[in-house]
Amino acid sequence: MTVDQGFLADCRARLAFDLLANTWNAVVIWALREGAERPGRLRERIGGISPKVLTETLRRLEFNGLVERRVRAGAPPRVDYELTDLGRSLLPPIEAFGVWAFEHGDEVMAAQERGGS
Amino acid sequence: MTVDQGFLADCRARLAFDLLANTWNAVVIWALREGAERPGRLRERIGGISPKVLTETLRRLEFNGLVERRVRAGAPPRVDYELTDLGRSLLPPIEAFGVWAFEHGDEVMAAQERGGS
DNA sequence: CAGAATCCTTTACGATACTG
DNA sequence: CAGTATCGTAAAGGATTCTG
Repeated sequence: MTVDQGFLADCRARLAFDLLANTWNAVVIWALREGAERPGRLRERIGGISPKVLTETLRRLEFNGLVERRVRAGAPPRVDYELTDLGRSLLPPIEAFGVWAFEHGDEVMAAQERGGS
Repeated sequence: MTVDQGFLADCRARLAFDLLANTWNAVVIWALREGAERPGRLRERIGGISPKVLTETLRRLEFNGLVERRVRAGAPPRVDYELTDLGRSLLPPIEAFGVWAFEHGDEVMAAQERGGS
């Protein structure tokens, strides 16, 4: 399919951009790419995210239908989060950015150095 | 190339996500995909962006080496912005999201409706 | 028309402490 | 360990006005 001139006018395109328009959404989706995870392990894998912000992010992703929350009753709380089919469909575009970062990240950092001097 | 487990730990990956971690960066890059544009026309094409925010966004993109600002002296101010090679290299990943939005945008909106009820 | 200046509101994000 | 509550900061975004 071709993305044409009406691209910016289409609210769905904006919607997709909005899904990535914060620091953590894409990171958390990516951290869930291999399957369900418990919050604690997610925090370990991601690093630098506070419990509160992780919860907020997961709630936001859940609200958008990208993540599913599952609770299994028990003495130690058992909660995990898993990507929905919709969430999984977002992995290839996200990976495209990861690949781009590996290829061009140093150029961006070089530009930032120049601008900061 | 393969994006491996170290993905999240790599600061370049975070850097790439940060480039999209705001409402307008991706939108403006996309609006510049066909070549240099003057700010006025950019605002028309994008819609819903104030002059101030557009300027801020362009400065940010310039700082990151994605956009180049060119001024040509004259009575009526002649300024335009153009993607650098680095900026252009970001178009395919961005388009991947656009395509995703066309294919799955309605699913996201449906999920939001359910969550909002 | 470019864009800087000002003012304002909202929200993301972070740190910490507390509850079940 | 999950997750909420609270507090605080920083930044994004919007509206408006003014200048070259």
